[in-house]
Amino acid sequence: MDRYEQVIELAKRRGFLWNSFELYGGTAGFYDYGPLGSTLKRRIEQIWREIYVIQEGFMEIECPTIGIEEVFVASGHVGGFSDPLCECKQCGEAFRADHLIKHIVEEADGLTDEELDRTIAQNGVKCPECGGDLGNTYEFNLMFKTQIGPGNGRKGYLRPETAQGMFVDFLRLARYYRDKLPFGATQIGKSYRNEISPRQGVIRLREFTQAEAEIFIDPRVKTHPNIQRFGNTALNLYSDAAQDKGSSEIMTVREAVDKGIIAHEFLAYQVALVDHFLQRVGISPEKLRFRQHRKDEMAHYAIDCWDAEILTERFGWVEVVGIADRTDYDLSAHANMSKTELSIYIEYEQPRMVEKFVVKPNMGKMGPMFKGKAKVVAEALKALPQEALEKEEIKVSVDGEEFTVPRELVEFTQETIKVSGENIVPHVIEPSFGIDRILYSVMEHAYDEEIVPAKASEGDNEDEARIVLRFKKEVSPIKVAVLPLLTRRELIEPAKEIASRLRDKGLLAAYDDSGTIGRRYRRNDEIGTPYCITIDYDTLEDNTVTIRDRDSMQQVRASVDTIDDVLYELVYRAKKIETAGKPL
RNA sequence: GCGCCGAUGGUCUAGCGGCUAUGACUGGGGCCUUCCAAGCCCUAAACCCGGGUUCGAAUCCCGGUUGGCGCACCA
Repeated sequence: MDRYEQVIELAKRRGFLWNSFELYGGTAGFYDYGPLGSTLKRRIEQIWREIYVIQEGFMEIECPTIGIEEVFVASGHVGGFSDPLCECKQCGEAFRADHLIKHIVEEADGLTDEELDRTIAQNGVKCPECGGDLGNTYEFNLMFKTQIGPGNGRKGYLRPETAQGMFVDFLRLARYYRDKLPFGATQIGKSYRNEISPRQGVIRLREFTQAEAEIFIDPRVKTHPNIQRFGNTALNLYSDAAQDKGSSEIMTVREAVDKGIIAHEFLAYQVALVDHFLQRVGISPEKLRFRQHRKDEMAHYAIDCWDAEILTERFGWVEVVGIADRTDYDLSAHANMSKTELSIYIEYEQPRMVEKFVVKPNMGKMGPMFKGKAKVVAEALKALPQEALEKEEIKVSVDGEEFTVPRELVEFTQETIKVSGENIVPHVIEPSFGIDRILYSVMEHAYDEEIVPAKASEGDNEDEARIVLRFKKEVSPIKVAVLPLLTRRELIEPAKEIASRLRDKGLLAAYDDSGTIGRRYRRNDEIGTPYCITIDYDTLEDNTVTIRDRDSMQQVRASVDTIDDVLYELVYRAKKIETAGKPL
């Protein structure tokens, strides 16, 4: 069993991750989160919210998971999120049709399926595997398609990313943030991609959870006001240049910006923030790197893009977060599609005086003269240069039709106008997180098996393995287990009382009295419960309990009176176990 | 989507044409038990689905589903 299997086996057995629809044989690409998995996921999301929503101030919104066609035409997903596939008639292999003719045609990815088929036929392209004839090209779109409303209702698609919601709501968001850049909005939710063949468990799903932030910034101001917070933070960067050498390098955020390795300060801040988040949820820093997209893999509109990659035992480096400067691509695309200006008005520090040539057609006279064409003629006049307007007879042509306008119908002046600002289409910085992949990585990095030496007192016992999920305390699903040492009523009752007080404090506390105490400790180790509280007969005497620390197996004796506050501080305030009571 | 390999209680597994399917761990109930998977008793729990071959199929064949890997594809 490799590490992946060990983690998945534990996850299945203990209620973290289950294959969906198992009762009916299962379906690839879908996973259920069991009680502990669901709780773990929520804790990760909650930390994400603390950082992005509370600290950074990017308010969370919630948009439908179904989108209408226009949205995904604008985003490019309808046209671009599919691949032209063609299969060999002989051996059945599937190929990207555009890849097959790359060496024949420039820009093969811009061709239609028909053009691809024609090119393949004309050049006698055969199956690269077996040399057989190739079938017709068909589009495989990764979006799930659906119908909105009955009959021939409107076409709908399950969103392949949450991002579009923030773009579509841009004007409302701008208004909410009182038209001041920068501002951002976030969304945590499900996205859907009909993967051709999902594999690797929870690494590639057909329905998955994304956490995305869309941060709208002034394209001319890509500094970050708070950059000093991360100035000395060391990042493991696998830059474009480093990839040529084949090894990543550790450098500070400041260095990366100064050397121009990360495109600009604002993006660098976001990379550092992702680093901060991933380490806080429990990703091992030595198994984390940021890989820069190579020039040829980056979307054409993006300026710079970094992926957070996590090292896993079976799958190697897995991309879990993408951080991109997407420029004004998305807003411009939606502006074109919706015919609505998506911009922010930014006032200059000083109003500028601008010379402007103004043409004023006399509509009172032009109306009767040109009737229905008056408006378009006037528009055409406004576009003419001064020389043309100074002629005795002004000629304009509209839609191939010539119009002659008497000179006295048009006035023009050179005016000085005060301009106090301009409309700017913001650039978008987008950190996009794959929560499911992060959750798996957190589990894998937390997974530990250690050998516990056999007790000398019991002689012939063999050493045994202790499986521990060493979750960060604030991430672990269950915070504390309350255990009566023995299954006796006089111990059970106070134990249940303590559990209930811990719950009042907001701590997820489990109560367990089945089996021996050792067995219960191990059970809790396996699901990553950081602390166990044991009630024994001394508790009845002196009102103290044992607190046991998961990682060190250390035990201290603490008073019942303040046990809820002590546990809270242990879990959320990084209080040390040694300071929680008298060592045993 | 193609190819190769697999699918047996909750988990891991034995069986690979022949009576009521092996074992371990886990789970539940009880006894016992004063701190790290102890012991004893009881108990629950499985042949992925559908066809076929055969007197007889968990076992062989075909198809499907599903998992892993390789190819292809992919944020």
